[in-house]
Amino acid sequence: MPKRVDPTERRTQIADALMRVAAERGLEAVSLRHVAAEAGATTGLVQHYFGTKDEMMLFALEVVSGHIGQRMEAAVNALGPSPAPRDLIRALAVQLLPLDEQRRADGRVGLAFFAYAATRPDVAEVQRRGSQGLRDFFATMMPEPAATTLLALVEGLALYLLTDTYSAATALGALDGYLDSVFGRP
Amino acid sequence: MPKRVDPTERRTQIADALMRVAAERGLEAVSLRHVAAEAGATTGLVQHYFGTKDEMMLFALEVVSGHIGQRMEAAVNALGPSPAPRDLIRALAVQLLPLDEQRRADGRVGLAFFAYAATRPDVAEVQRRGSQGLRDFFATMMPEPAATTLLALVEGLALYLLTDTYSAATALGALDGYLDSVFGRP
DNA sequence: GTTTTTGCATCACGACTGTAATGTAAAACG
DNA sequence: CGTTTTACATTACAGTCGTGATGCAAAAAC
Repeated sequence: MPKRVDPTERRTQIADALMRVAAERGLEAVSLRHVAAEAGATTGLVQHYFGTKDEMMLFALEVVSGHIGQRMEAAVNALGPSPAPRDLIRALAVQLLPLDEQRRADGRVGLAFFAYAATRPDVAEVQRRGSQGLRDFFATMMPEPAATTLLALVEGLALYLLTDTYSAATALGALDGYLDSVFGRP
Repeated sequence: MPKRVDPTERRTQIADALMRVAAERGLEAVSLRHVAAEAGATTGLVQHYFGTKDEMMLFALEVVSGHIGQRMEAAVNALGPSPAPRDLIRALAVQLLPLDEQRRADGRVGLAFFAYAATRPDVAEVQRRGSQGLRDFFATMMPEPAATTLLALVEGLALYLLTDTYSAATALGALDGYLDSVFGRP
């Protein structure tokens, strides 16, 4: 048989191509053929690694979650040891905002998946777990109701940033303003 | 010629059918044929009133905006004359939250259109105008940065309500908590 | 009453979709 | 070395999509 291949590596390559297509042309442009072409492969390859399209979509969603997780971890590490709760929370929240092209792309994919999840319960479940994990973590360093509010606020800011309704300065101002009201003015 | 017909009435009927399809099966299920079938008509009729699909989508989006506007107006009227700013703002914000089946349907359609707008600049423009009008109005009765934050918060809460990540009580608690922090505890 | 216009239905077209079936070459395995 | 297994390509299929063309009955216009 041909050179043995790491399946998850190939699957990740395909998912990356999917995300490029979704970010540039919307989730509705995500078809087996477009994704395959973007990945420089054939539909047969995609079919080999994902029996069905839904399976591929679900995997891609998990890849996006992974990206966010990695970025948040990196942001935490960049803060040094035992940071102030406010700084930590701010660093994490900022990673959820689409402030650069990379995060905008992820954000667009995430948004597309939100709409996708509206009719796919299993997709919705993946998203729910992601945000609940985040809220639980926030709740360990700030009062519970504030964690809930902050998460929703960040999500709303992300939405308005994506549509260019809010500027980066406006969004960061809103975030810092809310953190002020929770932790007190610095 | 056959009985003369009010075009906007027919267009609205079609848009209503579109929204039913979108709410139940997602925006990706919105096709000329499905919408026509849901409206009890043929694709020829739909084509007669909307030259192209995009035209139909755009009109439907404006219908959703109209729904929201009507609901907000009704909520304001229900408050009686010269209400307290906080009560007025709360009433408006609540109308943006998908707390009953009707608003959930609208919310799902609105969310689907958010994703749709990611690749359609003209659709994005319609949405931008809607939220900016809202923010401007909020800003007339509360400090400007708070209006910005509130709008984003409500949008985020709406998103989490739609995905059943937050309960109605949680979302309303977050909204009231934020209003407390702006207007002072009642 | 004839003509014209309008509302809508029907059908055809080419493009695209997800999926299944089949083929093929290469490397691992016994 | 021969066989089996794996990775991937190619092709075929039935279905759906948006759109344009054509048809036709009914009512308005004259």
